[in-house]
Amino acid sequence: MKWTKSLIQTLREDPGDAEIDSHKLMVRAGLMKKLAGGLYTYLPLGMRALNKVQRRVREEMDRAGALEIVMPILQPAELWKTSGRWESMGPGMFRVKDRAQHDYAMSPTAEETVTEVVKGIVSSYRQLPVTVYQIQWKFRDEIRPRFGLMRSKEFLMKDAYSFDTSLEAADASYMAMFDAYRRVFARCGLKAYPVEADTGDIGGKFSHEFHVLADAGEDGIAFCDGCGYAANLEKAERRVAARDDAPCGEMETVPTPGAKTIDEVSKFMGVPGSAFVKSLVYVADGRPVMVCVPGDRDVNEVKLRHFLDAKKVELADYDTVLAATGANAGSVGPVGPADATLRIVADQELRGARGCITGANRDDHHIRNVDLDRDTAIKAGDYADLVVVRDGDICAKCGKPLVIKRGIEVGHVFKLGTKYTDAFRAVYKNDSLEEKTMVMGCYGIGVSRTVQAVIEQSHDRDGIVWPASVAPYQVCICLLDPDRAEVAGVADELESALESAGVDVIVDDRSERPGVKFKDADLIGFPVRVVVGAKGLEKGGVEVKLRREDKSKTRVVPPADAVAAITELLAGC
RNA sequence: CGGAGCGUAGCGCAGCCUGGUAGCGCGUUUGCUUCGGGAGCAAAAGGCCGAGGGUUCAAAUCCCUCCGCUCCGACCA
Repeated sequence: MKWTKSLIQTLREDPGDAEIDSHKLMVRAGLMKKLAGGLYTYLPLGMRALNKVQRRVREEMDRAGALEIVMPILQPAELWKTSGRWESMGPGMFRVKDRAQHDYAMSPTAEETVTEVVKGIVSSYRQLPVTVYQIQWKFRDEIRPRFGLMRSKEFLMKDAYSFDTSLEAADASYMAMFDAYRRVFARCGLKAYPVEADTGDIGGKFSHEFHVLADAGEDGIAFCDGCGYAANLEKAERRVAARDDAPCGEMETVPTPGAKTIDEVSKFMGVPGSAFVKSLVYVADGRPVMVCVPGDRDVNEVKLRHFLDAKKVELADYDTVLAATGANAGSVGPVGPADATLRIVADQELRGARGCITGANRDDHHIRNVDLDRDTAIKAGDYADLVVVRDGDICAKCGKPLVIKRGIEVGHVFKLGTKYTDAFRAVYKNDSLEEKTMVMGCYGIGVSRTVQAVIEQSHDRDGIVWPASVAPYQVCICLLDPDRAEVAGVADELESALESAGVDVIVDDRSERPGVKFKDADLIGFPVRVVVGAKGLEKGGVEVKLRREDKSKTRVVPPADAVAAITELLAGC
């Protein structure tokens, strides 16, 4: 491929609307171009990188025995109503109508569709297990698309679905995908960590996310150096020591005029935030619940939802808070709430807490010397792990301190169970002619996001540093004297030889000065750069340099040996 | 959905406060000179200043409405 025919546009300046390095670089290097918020056109270079990642994914899916299919993007609403997700997906799903006013979803994922498809084909245990996958565009009406491909309204996803005869058999399918994911990311040159995760709206009981560590990541992950435990902050658990608080005196109500937040009351009373019991009113599936956590802790709404076995929990609005407690937000507490039926739940760390400070359920008043057992309606069964872990918390598994890092979620594997196969009555006959429900797993990789994650993880001041396995071109030949036939001839011969050897190569045949070509080659980040110029040829050869190495490591090789030297170098990156 | 900021040439921006014939840099085109880490000079093309309405003799500039984009928030009471 010749540069002058390849529609490459590089920019000297960062785009005005990009925040993180990988997004800036994708635009500057001419990989993609924004069409509208959360919507991007993949330009030839970006498309090649996207195709390379897809190729790595296909190779590993196929190796794992998964079968490639492709399902429609437009999916009839009836399928989504069968699973209940037509409602539960809410405004996050794009919906369209055809001319007959029939509703369709623009597929945000495809559990419903694949279950419908597979149940129509599989009827016997002899056909199981089976895992199918597709690489298909997905649509999600994100609240806030951002960071380029990290969170966009339209993205390329590899989604796989396994069907098994039993939970035990499904474990094997899950592990096969788990292992395949490790290989996919490794082959994309990524360090991706599997971490325990919540299952969210997809359903199911057990899941791992694969994360690429990056400061720009949207997710917090807790790691334990001691035992290797790794979990998304939504899921991560900690160990708390049993407390042994000294008995405290009688409760005492104190005025706290104008102080609402823990921070304000803490300053006003001259007591650290950890001495407070923070009380928040949530609404769980329509019913208010008071949630108490240590004053310096944050509620983990995912844990809360699971503990309450609720479909949805959200912070109550001000009117609900007033109705439930008799006080406005800022002065509520677990002590004698106005509504005696109000359920109160508390974080495990508060079990046995004495001498703490809570809101008084009376505007601008707090109570000190509260003994949670003695003075509140919190029952023994209402203590649970309800907070977000933080740096330094104690690992629930081994007792060593946890470290919090940020990650980009590039893959997610779920054990689904029978949520969808029950809803769709996807059954098979076993060897006793009994009808049994198939057991599912589902497995996603954000293909387009993975492209950006590679860049986020692998770049420097000058630009992208592609791993050879996903680089748009593995080799860039910088032709320095394109007007001199003998020099151009060497470049052309090398190009053909490399192509014959199966190497993706582009020749920068522009009539630009060398500096421009070097800068662009570094910006786009081709793993290997070959300089073919009159000067080098006089010295006896072409110059071969790795993107990731300093130019002092440049090798000069005779044109005849170049292909061998380059393929050897590529094998190492 | 709430708050803030921004929409001016392909890209990055100035001009707006204080209304008076639209500018700079990059990129593009042509010519000459250069030529190993984003060259210099000269010339040129390219814009209903996001859209609509209003005020005014006159609007990129002031006012209103809408649209789009970016950031923060969507909760710690």
